[in-house]
Amino acid sequence: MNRDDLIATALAIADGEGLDAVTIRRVAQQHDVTAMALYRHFPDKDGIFDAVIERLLGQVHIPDPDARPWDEQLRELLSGLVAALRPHPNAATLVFSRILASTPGRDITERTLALLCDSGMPVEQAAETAGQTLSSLVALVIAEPGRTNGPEPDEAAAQAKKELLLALPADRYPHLVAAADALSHCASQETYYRRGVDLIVTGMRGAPARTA
Amino acid sequence: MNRDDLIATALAIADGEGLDAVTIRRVAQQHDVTAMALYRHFPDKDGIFDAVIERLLGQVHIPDPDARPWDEQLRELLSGLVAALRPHPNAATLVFSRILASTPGRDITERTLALLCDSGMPVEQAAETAGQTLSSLVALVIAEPGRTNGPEPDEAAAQAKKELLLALPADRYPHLVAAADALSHCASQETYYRRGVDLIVTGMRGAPARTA
DNA sequence: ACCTGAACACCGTTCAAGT
DNA sequence: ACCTGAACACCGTTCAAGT
Repeated sequence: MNRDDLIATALAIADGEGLDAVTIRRVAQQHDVTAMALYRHFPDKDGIFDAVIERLLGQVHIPDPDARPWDEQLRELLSGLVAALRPHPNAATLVFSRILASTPGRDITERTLALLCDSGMPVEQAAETAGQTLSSLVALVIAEPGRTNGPEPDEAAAQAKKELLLALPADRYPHLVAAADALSHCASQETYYRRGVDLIVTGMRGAPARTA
Repeated sequence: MNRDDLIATALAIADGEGLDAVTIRRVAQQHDVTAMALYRHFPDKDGIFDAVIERLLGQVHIPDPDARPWDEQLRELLSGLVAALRPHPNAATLVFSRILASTPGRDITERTLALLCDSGMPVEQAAETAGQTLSSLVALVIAEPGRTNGPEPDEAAAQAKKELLLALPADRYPHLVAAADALSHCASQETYYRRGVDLIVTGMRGAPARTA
C-alpha cells in the first residue's frame, strides 16, 4: 500500500459509485488495512480529495507558447483540461475549490492568464475571466447529458429521463418535449465538448474592455 | 412546523455552514422535533435538497417574450437566474442535477430553449447549448472569488489566499502573482456577474451551424 | 516507523409503538 | 394523523497501545 494506490482507489470508487461512496473506511478496506492507517498519508478526508484532484490536473498537458493566435492556443489548453476531467465526472465537482491549491492547477491557471493577457486584457479582468472559464469547463463535465453516478453510461436511466420529458404537457413545454432526446443523452460527446469549449472561447474573443 | 419552514432552515444552514452541515437531525432539532418527524414531509435527505432547489429556482422571474432580439431577452432571463443563486452559493451545487427535475427549472429551461431556437439554432443544438449555459451560470456562482462556506465574506480567508499567491515564485507564476488580488476576492460582484453572463451570451451569439 | 483497537460523537433510515 | 424511542449499520477522527 502506498499513497498513489490509495489515491487511485479513491478515484475509482468516485467514478463507480459517486463521491459519497468514497469513505476513509472503504478506501482502507480495499487495501486490507484499517481506516486509521490512512492518516499516515493524508491529514484528513479532504486531503484525499486534494490529492485526487492534484493527480487529475497533473495529467493535463500544458502546451508551450507558440506563434499561433492566443485563442487557438487557449482552445488547445482548455481542451486538454476537459479531456482529463471527462472520464471522472463525479470527481469534477472537487475541482472548483481546488484549482489554485495544487501545483498543476496553478500551472494551468498561469498559462490561461498569460494567454488572456496576450489578447490584450488587463490582468484583473484576465483573472476574473480565467476563473469563470475554468469553472465553466468543470460545469460542462458535471452536466454532460446522460451522465449518472455509475461507471458506464446508464441507458435505462437516460431512457427514463427522456420519457419523463416526453410526458410533459406539449403546450406548455413544446421545446422540452421536442428536445427530450438531446436533453437526456449525448448524441456525440466529441461534439458536446467541442461546442462547449467553443462557447467559452468565443465568449472570450468577444469580451470588451480590451486594449490591444 | 411546516414544510416551508423546514426548507428555509435547511437553506439557512447551507448558507451559513455549507452543505455538509445540513443534516436531517439538525434541521429537525431546530424545529424542536426528532429527525424521524421529517420523513412525513420528505422521502429522504435528497428530497430536502430537491425542495430547496425548487424553492430557489421558483424565485426566478421568467420574462414574457417581447420584440427585442433573442440575446437581449436571454441575458435578462439568465441574469435573473444568477441573481437568485448568488445569495446561496453553497446550495448552487445542487442545481446541476436538478434543473429538469423541478417545475420552475423546467420553465427556465423551456424559455432558454425557445430563445435559442429563435436565434436559428436547431433544437438539438439548442438543447445542448441550454444545458451548457445554465450549468456555466451555476459554476459562476460556485466559483465566485473570495467565497467561503460562511455567510458573510470572510476577509481573513481571502487575505490568506492572496498571500499564498503572492508567495509564489514570480518567475514561474508571474501572472498569478500579478493577479493575486483579483483571484482572491471580488472587486465588484456586479462586474463579475455581468461579465460572466456576457461571456456566455457572447459565446452563443457566435455559435455556428445557425440557419437564420 | 507504521499500524491497530477501542472509543467518541456523529450520520441516514427503518419500524414498531405511542397519542 | 402525526410524532417518538430504540435500534441498525454506517461515518470521520482521536489516542493510547502494540510491533
